[in-house]
Amino acid sequence: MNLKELARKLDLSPTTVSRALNGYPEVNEATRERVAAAARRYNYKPNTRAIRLATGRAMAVGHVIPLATRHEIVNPVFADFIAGAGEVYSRNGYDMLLSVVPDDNEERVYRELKSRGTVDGVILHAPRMEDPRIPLLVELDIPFVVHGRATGTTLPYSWVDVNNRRAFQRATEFLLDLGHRRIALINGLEFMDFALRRRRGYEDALTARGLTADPAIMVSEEMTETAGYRAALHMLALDQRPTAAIVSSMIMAMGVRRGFEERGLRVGRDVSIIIHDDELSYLRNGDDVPIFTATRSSVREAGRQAADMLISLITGKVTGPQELLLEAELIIGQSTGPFTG
Amino acid sequence: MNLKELARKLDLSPTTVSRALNGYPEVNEATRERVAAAARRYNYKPNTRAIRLATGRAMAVGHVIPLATRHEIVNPVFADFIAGAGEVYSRNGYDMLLSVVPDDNEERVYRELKSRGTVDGVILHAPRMEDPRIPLLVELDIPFVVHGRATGTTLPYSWVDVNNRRAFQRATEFLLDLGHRRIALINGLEFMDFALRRRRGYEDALTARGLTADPAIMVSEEMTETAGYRAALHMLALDQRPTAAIVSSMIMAMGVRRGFEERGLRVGRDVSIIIHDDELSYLRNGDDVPIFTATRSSVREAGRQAADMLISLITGKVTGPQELLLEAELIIGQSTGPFTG
DNA sequence: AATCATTTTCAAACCGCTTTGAATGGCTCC
DNA sequence: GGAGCCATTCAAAGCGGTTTGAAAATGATT
Repeated sequence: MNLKELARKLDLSPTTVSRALNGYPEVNEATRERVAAAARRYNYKPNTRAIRLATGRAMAVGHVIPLATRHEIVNPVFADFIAGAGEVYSRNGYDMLLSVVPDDNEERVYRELKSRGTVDGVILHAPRMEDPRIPLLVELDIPFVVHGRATGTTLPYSWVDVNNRRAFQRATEFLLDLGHRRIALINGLEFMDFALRRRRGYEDALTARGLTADPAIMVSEEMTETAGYRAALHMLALDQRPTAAIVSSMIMAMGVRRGFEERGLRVGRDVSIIIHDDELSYLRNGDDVPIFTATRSSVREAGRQAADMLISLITGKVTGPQELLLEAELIIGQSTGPFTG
Repeated sequence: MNLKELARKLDLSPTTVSRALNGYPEVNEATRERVAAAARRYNYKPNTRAIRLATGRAMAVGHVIPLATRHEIVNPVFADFIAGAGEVYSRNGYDMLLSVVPDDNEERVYRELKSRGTVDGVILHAPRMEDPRIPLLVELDIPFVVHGRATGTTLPYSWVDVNNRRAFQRATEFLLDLGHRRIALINGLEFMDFALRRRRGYEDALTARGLTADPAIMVSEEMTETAGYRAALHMLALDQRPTAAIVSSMIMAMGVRRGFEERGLRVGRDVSIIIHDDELSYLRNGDDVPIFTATRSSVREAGRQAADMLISLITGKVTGPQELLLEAELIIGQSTGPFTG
């Protein structure tokens, strides 16, 4: 069943039927009713492909997932971010297009997205320092929103980010207040913007108390369980070992905990851990009582916000770069305790 | 730059240009060269929307992600499955469309996908016993491949699955061989087909040795860390506590380990654990030496296979229901040991 | 009743490609 | 030199909608 056929059945022109269904004012209310009823009756749904060609809009948003060619890691927060964004897209009639792309030809993909007109806008994931994709997207004139920010980029652009610096600063202060002085930072790879900011927050807090960050107890690694485990063992091997650690992700922290506990240290008593908790749906930080003390910020909510912002940009509801900084809350769990001798 | 314009520049008809670029035989090789060169020069990329309307193919595959309305969990294996499937799609010029849908109106989404012609086929995720979506998709006549199977469905359909029953049977046998007799099963929700099959494998292995499964040491829960943790505590509270456990996922097992170790039991010595390892990229089971003894099967590879199969079905390269059963391998890690008094 | 403004409907062009069926031109062959 | 045959090329008709500009119907005004 297509428009023409439906029009014929109604003894109306396609024009009128189209207008009736799309809520244009220049159509008689009685007619509109009749059309709507027929559309329901014959289960008419306008063909997406035709709409897209006719209107020139893709009614779709692209998410390009760079697949790190070396280690092939899919960002674990990705699924939840998508879930949040997806909600918003469905509500607004947009499709979500995913391209999994080896990160060495991401540029080509963006260019094609543009020239083939497959999407109306994109979400940029996992920005790095001076990320080259930002100027590229600006040049291509594709509406986009960055999940995160890119230190060193001077061009204005739209983004949704968590205040990572502030979060880690507070986490560090919290540990300092508990009496800890040797606090390890077990961070993600620091060419990732968020990791960089987290380190800054950590360093700022230390400096503010007249302490200096010790590179020996700072690691920057892939945020996997095993990397966390290795980091923990590394820390334990030091003669001046840390009494607390701030860990960039829940998964990594599970490895850290495994390392510590394997050596007989009890987390929350012998050693304190604060994590950053993205509130991943399959990796809740406990139900009622949080397992880990954490800086918490819902990545799903970030997905919703980013999608919202992007749609506003695409439809022209807003213009010019939009910015949204979400604050993380510090929640107290069972993994931290006062410094004991 | 579009086809008409390019044709004008070349002083050829759109027909010829189109044919030249699409490799049709009835075009002079010299002309084809000239066209190809011009296309490169002017960076011409055919408009996707137009191609889709003209050919009637969507050149896109849909993945409908049911969002469990009650608990809002995004399946953690999802990201890696997508990554695998995405590779195949890109290689074949297909787009991947994601719909995140509250699971109570999944049916509506499939019907729309069909009537609006947004996709050429779909992948069905997380099938359940007698999953109603299978007859629905058959009725709608959309090509589809199920990731998993649906016990109780009599209609033939295409699927890619892991031999879950066999995997868990072998895991159980392995523990039995180590002398364990009270082996817990910490499973996913058993309306999920894979969970059901895993339990069967477990029960079969026990029965084969003249043992009967004890419901007191079998739990079926959401596969989260906390659920695993609770399950472990529950087991420890029994007077006849298990000496080994088979756990349905890595994440869940991390909770189980936390529970055991919190109560002073050392995994691999005081209690044995076997997990199922989907080889999630961000959750490797150790690097060289596996942390957990595991039944292992790459979900990313499953994604690749499923996508491949679906494209074959869409293009008509194969017809009729296709089936692919992947075997899991049993790998020995550090989490299992012989039964000790 | 004629005029004019307003509401409602329609025919046709268009979006950018594919594809059918016909036309053109060169060659071979008798 | 005309018929027949390829090899190339092209005009035009889709695909299924939206949108422009004009026509028809209605109502108000004089």
